[in-house]
Amino acid sequence: MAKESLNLRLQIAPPISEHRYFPAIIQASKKSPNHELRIRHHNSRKSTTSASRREFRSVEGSILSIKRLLYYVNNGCLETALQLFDKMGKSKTFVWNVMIRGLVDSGLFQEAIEMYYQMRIEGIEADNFTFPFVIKACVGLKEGKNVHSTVIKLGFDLDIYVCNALIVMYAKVGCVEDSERVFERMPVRDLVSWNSMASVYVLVGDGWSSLMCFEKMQRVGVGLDRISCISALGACVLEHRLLSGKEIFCQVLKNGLELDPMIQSSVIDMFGKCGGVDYAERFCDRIAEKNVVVWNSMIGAYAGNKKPFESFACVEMMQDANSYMAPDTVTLINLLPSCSNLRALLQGKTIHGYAFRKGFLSHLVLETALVDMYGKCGRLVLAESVFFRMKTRNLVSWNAMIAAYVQNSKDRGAIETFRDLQLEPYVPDEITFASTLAAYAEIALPKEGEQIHGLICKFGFSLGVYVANALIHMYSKCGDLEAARKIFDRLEFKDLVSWNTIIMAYAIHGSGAYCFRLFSDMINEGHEPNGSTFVSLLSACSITGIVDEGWEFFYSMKRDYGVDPGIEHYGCMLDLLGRAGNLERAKRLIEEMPLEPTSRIWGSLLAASRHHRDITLAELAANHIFSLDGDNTGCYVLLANMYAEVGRWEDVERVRSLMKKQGLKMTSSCSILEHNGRTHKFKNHDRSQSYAVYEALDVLSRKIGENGVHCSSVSKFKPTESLKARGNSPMYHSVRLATCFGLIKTTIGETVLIRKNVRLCEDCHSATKKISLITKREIVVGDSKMYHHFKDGRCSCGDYW
DNA sequence: GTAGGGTTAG
Repeated sequence: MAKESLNLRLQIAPPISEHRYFPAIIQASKKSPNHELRIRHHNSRKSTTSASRREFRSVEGSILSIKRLLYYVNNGCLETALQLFDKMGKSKTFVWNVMIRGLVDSGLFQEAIEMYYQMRIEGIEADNFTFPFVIKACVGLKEGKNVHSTVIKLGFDLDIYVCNALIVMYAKVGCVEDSERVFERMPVRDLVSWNSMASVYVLVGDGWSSLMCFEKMQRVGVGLDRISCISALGACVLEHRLLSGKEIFCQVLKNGLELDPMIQSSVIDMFGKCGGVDYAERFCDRIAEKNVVVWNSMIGAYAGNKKPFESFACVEMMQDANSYMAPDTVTLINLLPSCSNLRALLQGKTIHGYAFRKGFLSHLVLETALVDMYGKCGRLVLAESVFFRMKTRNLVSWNAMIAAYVQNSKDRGAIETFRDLQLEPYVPDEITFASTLAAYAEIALPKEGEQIHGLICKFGFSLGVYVANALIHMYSKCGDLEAARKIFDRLEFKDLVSWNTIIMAYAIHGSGAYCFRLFSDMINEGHEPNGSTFVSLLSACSITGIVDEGWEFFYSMKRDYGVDPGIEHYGCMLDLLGRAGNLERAKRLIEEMPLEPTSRIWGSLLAASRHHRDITLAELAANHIFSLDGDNTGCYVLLANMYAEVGRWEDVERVRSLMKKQGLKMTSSCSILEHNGRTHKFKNHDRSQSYAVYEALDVLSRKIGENGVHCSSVSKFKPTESLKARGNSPMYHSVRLATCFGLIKTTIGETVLIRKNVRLCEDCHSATKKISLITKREIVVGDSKMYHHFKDGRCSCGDYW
C-alpha cells in the first residue's frame, strides 16, 4: 500500500543514478542567477532598433519619452529604460522617481541609492514620492538613518507614505524599536501604518505584539483587510496558537476574504503549523482552484505533521490531468521531510532527479533540504556529495551537514565540519552548537567537551535553554555529572527537555533515588511529563533495579498523565524484569504488549537471558532478532559468548561462521582515557603500552587474586587458535590496561575516568571493584549503556548491567 | 504621469 501511494507523477522518468547525476548538476548550475533578468534585457535590446535610438535623441524631455520611460520601467525593461533616461532631460523630479523605482523593483538597491545621491548632486529636490522608494532601498542601518535625517530636514517626516516605509525599513535592519518610535510619532495613521507595524512584528518573530496590534487596530476603528489577516495568521504560527488562529479564520470568513489565494495559503499554513492539520485539510478541500502556493502549503502541512503519504498524495493531486499544476522548488523542499520520515530513499532520489531535470539546481534551500534528507535516510555519502558541490552555502547548510554526520554516528566528521565552519564567515547559532554537542556527547571525552563549552562562552552566547540542554546531555555522557548538574541548576528557565535530560543523566550514573526526587521537583514546578520523561524514569528504575517503582511509573504514565506507553517504555520494563530475574514475566510482557516487538525488545530479553544464563530463551530471542535485523553483530557476539561460557564450542564456531558468511566483524573492544589534554586508546591485549602499565597490572592482578603474567612475558603473549576461539583471557582487557595507566598518571585521590565502546565484561567488572578497594581510588567506567562508579569494592550498578 | 503593508522553503 505504501509503495502505491508513493507512485508520484514525479517518477515518470526513472530516478537518476547516483554516479551519473552529479557532474551534470555542476553543468546545470553554471546558469546565471540573473538569467531571467538577462533574458528580459536581451529581448528589450532587440526591440531597441536604430529607429528608436534616433527617437531617443530627438525627444528629450517630451511627454512621449516620459510615457516610454514609464512603459519600460513597468515592464521590467530596465536596461532600455536606463538608456532612455540617459538621453532625457532630467530637470523633473518625476523622471528621477520613476528611474529609482525601476531600480528598486529589480532589487538593485545600491544602484537606486546611488541614483538618489546623483539626483541630489544635480540639484534636483527629492519629494514625497522619492522617499518611499529610497527608504525601501536602504539595507543598512547607517544608510537608513542618513535618509531618515534628510526626510526630517526636508519636512517629509509627517508624510504617511514616508513613515510607513520607515517602519518596515527599520525592522528589516534589525531595529524594531525605531519602527515603533516612527509609528508612535505619526500624527495620523492609516490601515497601512497598522499593517506595517503588525507585519514587522511577525518579521522579527514577535507574534504576540503582532496580535496585540491586530486587535488594537480594530478597536480604534481602523478595521482590517486581507494584508492584516495574513500578518495575524503568521503571528499565530509564531506563537503556536491554534485558538487565535481559529479566531482570525472567523474574521477571514466574516470579511469574505476566503477566496483570496494568499489568504488561503496563509490559513492552511497556520492550521498546519498550529497543530490543526485536519482543519487545514478541510479548508483546502473546499478550494476549487488551488494555485501552486496553496498546494505547497498543504503539502508542507502534511509533511510537518508526520503524514508523509498524504503529502505524496497531494503532489499527485496537484498534477491531475484536468487541473495540472507543476511542482516548483518549494513543492520539492516541502516534500523531502516526508521522504526522511519514511526513510524513503528512492522517493528522495526521485525528487533530486526531478529537480535536476527541471533545472531547479543549483538552489541553496533545495540543496540544503537534500543534504538533510540524505542524512536522515542514512546516506551520508550522498549528503556530502550535495553539500560539497553546492555553489553557495549558508549557516543552515552547514548545520544540516553537521547534523547528518551526527545522525549517521560519524561524530568525528561532525566535529571536523564544525571546525571547518569556523573558517567561514558565519557565526554558529544554537542549532550548530546543539548538533556539535551531540557529537561530543558520543565521543564522550570530557576535556574536548569542555573546550566547546568554552567556545560557546567565547562567542558570547547567552546560554539559551536549547544549548544548555545539549550541554547537560554532553557532560553527563562524558561522565561529568557534576558539570551537568551545575548547568542545570544555573538555568533560569528550565523546559521539559532540561528536566528529562537531567533525570536521564542521573539514571545513567545509577542514582535512581535522585531521579525520583527530580521528577517530583519537576511536577511541583508545574511541568507535564511526556514520553521521554518516563523513558528517563524507567531507565533509572532498570539501572538501579527498583522493580516496584518501575511498575508504578509504567502504570501511572497512562493513568495519571495520559501518556501511552511506547515501544521504548516496554523496552525499559523488559530491562527491569530481566534485571530482577523474572524472565517468565518478561516473556509474557512481550506477548501482551499491543505493539509489534522490535529487535531492541528481543535484545532486552536476550541480555536478560544472558545474565541469568538461560540459553534456550537466548536462542528464542536471538532467532527473533535475526529475522528482524540480520546484521545485528551484538546479537551474534552475545550468543557466541553464552555458548563459550558453557563450553559449547561447536555452537560458538557455528555462530562465528554465520557471522563470517554475512560479512560481519566483531566490534573490537577499546577503552579511552584522557590525560594532559591527550587521548589514550587501549585495545584488548594491547602490547604497545609502557612497561610500567604492565608491571602495575601484574601487581594488581596478583593482589586481587588473579594469576598475573609477568610483564616480560606479555610481548611473547600469543593466544593459540583454541584460545582465540574460546575468547581471550580478560586479564589484559583494555579497561584494565586503561585503569593501570590512569592510576599511574593521576595523583592520589583523583578519580580515574574511562570510556569503553562496548559493554563491560563480567570479569573486568569484578576485577575493577577489587582494584577500587585495594587502591582506595574511585574508578568510573562508562560503557555503551551506562556509567559504573567503582568505589570501596562496590559498583553503583549493584552488579547488574 | 509615480507611493506604502502581504502567501508556501532548509
